[in-house]
Formats: sequence, structure tokens, C-alpha cells
Amino acid sequence: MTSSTYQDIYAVVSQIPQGQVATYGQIALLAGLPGHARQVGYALSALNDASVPWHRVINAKGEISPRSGGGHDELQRLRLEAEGVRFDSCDRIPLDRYRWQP
DNA sequence: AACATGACCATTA
DNA sequence: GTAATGGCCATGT
Repeated sequence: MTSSTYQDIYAVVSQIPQGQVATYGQIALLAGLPGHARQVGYALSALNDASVPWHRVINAKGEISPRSGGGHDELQRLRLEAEGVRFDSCDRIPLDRYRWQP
């Protein structure tokens, strides 16, 4: 792993405090990739490990993004709830309350 | 080397 | 409030 933006993304995501969440755009910005929010999503999708709290990363709508393959989107929600994050009646997270602000 | 695919965001109408 | 468009990069074939 001598390369790539991915490492920067993983680094930022790893720095997300427990009980809080961050949006892809925010991760990209903190990782030094303003506007490259996509890469963040791809990086997480390529990730296949628990070394990074990827479940703390959500889309700009404050909702969990559906992933390919499907069937595991609920795992992310369960994990967030386990950390103290609550979802509203629309299955969304109030970013005004849980958004990670470095 | 080229083509196709993929957890997105911001702007504009 | 929704709908559509452009932009960006890494990975695998």
C-alpha cells in the first residue's frame, strides 16, 4: 500500500470519534480531496476489513448508502445504533447532532 | 493502453 | 421539495 488516496481516506475515517458520523464530502475534504467525494465511497467499498470504522461514514443526506451486493446495509445501521447514534422516523441521522466536527 | 464499473456531492432549473 | 448534469479517481478485465 504505498500509494493512493485511499490511505488518506482510511486515515481520516479512522480518526472519526465513536458515536459520531461524517459525510463522504467531509471525509474527502479532510483527506485533502475537496470535491472528490466519490473516491471516498469507492475506497470504503474496496475496504473489506474492520480496521476502519466505515460504518461511521454516511452520505450527504444523512442516510446510509446502499451498497452493491446488498443485504448488509442494516449492519451499518445496527453498528451506529450500538455506538449511540439514533435514527429518525425516516431512517436518517440528524447531522446537526451527530456530525463529526474536527 | 482503453473501457466499464462503482458506498457520491454540488449546482442549476 | 424533486430532477437532471458534470466532475473526479481507483480497480479489474
